[in-house]
Amino acid sequence: MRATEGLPAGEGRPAEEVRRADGGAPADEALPAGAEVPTGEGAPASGRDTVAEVVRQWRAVYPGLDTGPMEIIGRINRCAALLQQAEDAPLGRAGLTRPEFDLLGALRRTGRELTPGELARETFSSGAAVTKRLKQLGARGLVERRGDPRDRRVARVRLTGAGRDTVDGVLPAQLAHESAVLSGLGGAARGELVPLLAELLGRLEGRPGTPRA
Amino acid sequence: MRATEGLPAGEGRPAEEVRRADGGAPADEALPAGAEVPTGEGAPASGRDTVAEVVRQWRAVYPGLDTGPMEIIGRINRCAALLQQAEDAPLGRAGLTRPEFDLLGALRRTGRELTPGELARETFSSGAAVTKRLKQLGARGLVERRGDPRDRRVARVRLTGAGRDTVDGVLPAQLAHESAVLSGLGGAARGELVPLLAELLGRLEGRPGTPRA
DNA sequence: CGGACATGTTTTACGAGTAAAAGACCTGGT
DNA sequence: ACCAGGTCTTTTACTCGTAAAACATGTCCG
Repeated sequence: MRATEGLPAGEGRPAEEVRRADGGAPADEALPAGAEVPTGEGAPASGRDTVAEVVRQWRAVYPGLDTGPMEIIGRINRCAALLQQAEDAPLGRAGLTRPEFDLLGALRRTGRELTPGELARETFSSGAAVTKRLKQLGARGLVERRGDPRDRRVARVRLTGAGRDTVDGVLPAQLAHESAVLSGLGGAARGELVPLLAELLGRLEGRPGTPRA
Repeated sequence: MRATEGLPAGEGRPAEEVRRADGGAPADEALPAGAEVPTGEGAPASGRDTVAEVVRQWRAVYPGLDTGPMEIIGRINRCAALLQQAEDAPLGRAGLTRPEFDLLGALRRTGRELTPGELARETFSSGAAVTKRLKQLGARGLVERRGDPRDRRVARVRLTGAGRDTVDGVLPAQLAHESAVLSGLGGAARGELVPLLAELLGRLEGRPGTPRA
């Protein structure tokens, strides 16, 4: 049980529990006289979202600032934080955390046994984390492991019947929940968003990580 | 130093160190009368990004699956993970983690003293986390605190000269880095992405969190 | 054959974040 | 005045993830 709740952003919300905000954005040294706009906090994001307000503040402090990257990266980070929080609700009811579900999901969707290493790559987490999660999921009877007779270094992990049932049971609630969360967006907006995000993600994944900058 | 590197996704990459993947996506048992339009490309986008592959697998297992939400949420989560990793590089060189930078940045961009509570709201983190970070940043001489004579429960936190210099020094590298990371995207795509993300984020922030689903 | 090196997984030590409780302080009603 | 209850912050106990080292095998090549 970890039932998350209460979204942040608001004014006097519990706040205790959200994840991340951006706020990253450089500018030229220059730094002029302090151009503080009392905007304070009484009035939340004048316009649309919290990132817009943050960007506005940075621009006031560093007038020459190119806020372009922030407008995208800050929003993606923030959306991810809120979406993950929202997403966790149905999973929580099933007694699963998202990383745990990701692991079970990888086994379910590939439909075959996977090694811990493959699971790590599949869920984008570290091998050590996978080891720990497998231990817990195994103790709960959701996954089983057996040694590979070929290569005794590796293990083969697979879903148990209960594990498969768990995934099959949670999945509908999960997707329904995601749909509900996105329902505010018009179908048109959703349609435009997908190819753009795919493009961005493709670039991010296709490149040698950080160019070492 | 925390110089992250090696993107995952690949085939036999180090992988050890990335953050998160989606993989979450339910389906209505029988897929209601075709609601979602496949959004864009007619083909299941097989080769572009890792999310596309995940979606393909889910569809194979649950043929009626409505992958719409996954295509957006999965990609946002994944983009956020990769972007954050990439973003950390310049900060790491300055000896800062992103949460630490977010805190310093909040002080810098608001241009005034903030209380721990305000900082927590501003950086979307818990009060306890702010307390810890302030302790560290204070020990490093980047922030100062003084009690508020009016209300002795609250503290007033502000940047020291060194703290301000740190932010001003890191900011340019940070933004340059972000620009470089996004450079793969055409200006047009970036232009389209911003309003869409703003729209989505506005919805997410404006609503009562998860409708309790 | 045998050891050097590569590979797959687990263990260890530790840092960071959270929830909940505790502590310190205001405030409004009687 | 006093205290019940609210607000702001810190403390406590705990979980989780990571990096790096430790293990346990495999593989290659002299």
